[in-house]
Amino acid sequence: MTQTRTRFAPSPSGFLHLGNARTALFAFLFAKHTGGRFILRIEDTDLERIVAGSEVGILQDLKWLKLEWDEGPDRGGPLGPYRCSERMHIYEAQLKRIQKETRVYRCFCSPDQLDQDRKLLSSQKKVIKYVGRCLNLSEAQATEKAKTTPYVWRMHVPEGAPVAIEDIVRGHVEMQRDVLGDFVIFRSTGVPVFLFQNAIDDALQEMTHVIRGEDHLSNTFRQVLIYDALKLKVPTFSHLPMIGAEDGGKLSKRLGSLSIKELREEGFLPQGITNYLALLGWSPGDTAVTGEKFNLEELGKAFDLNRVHKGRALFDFQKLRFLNQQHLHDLNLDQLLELAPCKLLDWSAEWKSAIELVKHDAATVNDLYKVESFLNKPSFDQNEAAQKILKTDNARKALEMGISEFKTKVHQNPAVEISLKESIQSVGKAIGLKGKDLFFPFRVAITGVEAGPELIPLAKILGAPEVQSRLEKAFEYSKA
RNA sequence: GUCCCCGUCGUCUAGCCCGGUCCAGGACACCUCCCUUUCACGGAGGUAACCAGGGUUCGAAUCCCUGCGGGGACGCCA
Repeated sequence: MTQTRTRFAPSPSGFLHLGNARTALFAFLFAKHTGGRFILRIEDTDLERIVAGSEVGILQDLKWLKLEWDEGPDRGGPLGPYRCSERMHIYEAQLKRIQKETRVYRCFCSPDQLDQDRKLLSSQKKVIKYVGRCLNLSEAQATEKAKTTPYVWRMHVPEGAPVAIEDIVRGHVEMQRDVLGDFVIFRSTGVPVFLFQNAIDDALQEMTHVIRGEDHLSNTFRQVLIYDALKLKVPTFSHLPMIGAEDGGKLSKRLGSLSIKELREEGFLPQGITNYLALLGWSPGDTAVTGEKFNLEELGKAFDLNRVHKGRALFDFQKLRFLNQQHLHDLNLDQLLELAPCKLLDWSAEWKSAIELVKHDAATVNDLYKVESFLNKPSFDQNEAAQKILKTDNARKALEMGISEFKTKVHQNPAVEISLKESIQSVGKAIGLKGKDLFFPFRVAITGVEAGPELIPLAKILGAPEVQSRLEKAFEYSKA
């Protein structure tokens, strides 16, 4: 059996988004699972849509996600080039070939004309397709007209049996030929359209499996016609369900922040993202037994296209965070330090201890920045919940008493963690407070917020003078 | 509008192909309790779904039909 080959073929028109990344991931996992090769091809035929720098960005993001390719524009391979703009001569040669094999003709209809045709068809409740105006021009007529008028090449779709594919995800799908219409394969600019270019490249680069989004499904039938005309081997298709936004809308348009780049900047881990993405539209089976946490290698072992869903999935940010947290917990302090952007690099021993304190409830690397807010003096102006807590009688009393207790206790025992704890305890006994009522005033006084790291160890890091100063400041605020 | 596809908790899903073991299992989120004289972490529970209606069958989430709902495509975009 020949080795499987599959590919990810983005166009360099923007950032790598979650939807694209999921497609790339599934193709990658399929290649890993079958011991095949994963190829990267940049589809940059439409010069107008190319965004400078986006190819570099996409490559970076894929590498960061650890979706490494075996062949691609940056590393070459036996069936290159891997950038479509460098393959133009191939498409031109294939256009000449297809002219001999099947009916392909020049179409001189202007975009305005075509637009009108579509509107008319739409109002007549008919299938919207090319009306065939240029189909019956003679060779002589066409040649003459071509001297003065721009034209595209269309491939004629003759009557016949429905075009069918066996899709691994969707099963047998077929389409009547009369709804297809004669379609454009070469633009008037002399550049092939996606349909043609993509089919040619997949065949010539010997892809055994084409794994892509469901939005390509209806194009597939036209591509099959191209393969048949050129007597090229039709790859096995797998059309993945789309990913929708949390509100049910479209992903890329509504949630523009969901590029891989931005998730990285928000402190998400590649293994967290790939784990989450793999579970969007695919499941390894009984997760009650296997759990849901997988690294890339485990995903590769388990992955199976036959288990991919047909229906679309909605993106869930909470679950992404959760899974990311699971992977973050696996990292030790040094690994976190490695990941942390430069502003945290100058770690003192105190900072390291502080990081340990916040690590457990951090879901992303950036959550670790909470440390900063705890190491800086709190401000109560922004936080209503904190204000509410400090403005109670109990808080006032507890803080007043706590401060004087703390002052004397610190004299007897300079270890903050002990003196503070004992102070809070005796305040609790004296006023009759316990649990939240007792601890919240002190927590808020010291950290400024209701949720945060363990109070006593944090106090140890801050030191006695700082703790006392914060308590006093909070007490002043409480009285004011 | 036309064509294609899909429809299990709010969300991701297991189960569906090979009807009974499913008054439907897991996970996120939410709620409760435990742990901790605090929040979080961790642990234990709980609320919550087979789109609707017809068939077929002793029996249907599972098979068939219709309706409804959702998505995709209909470009000289990819």
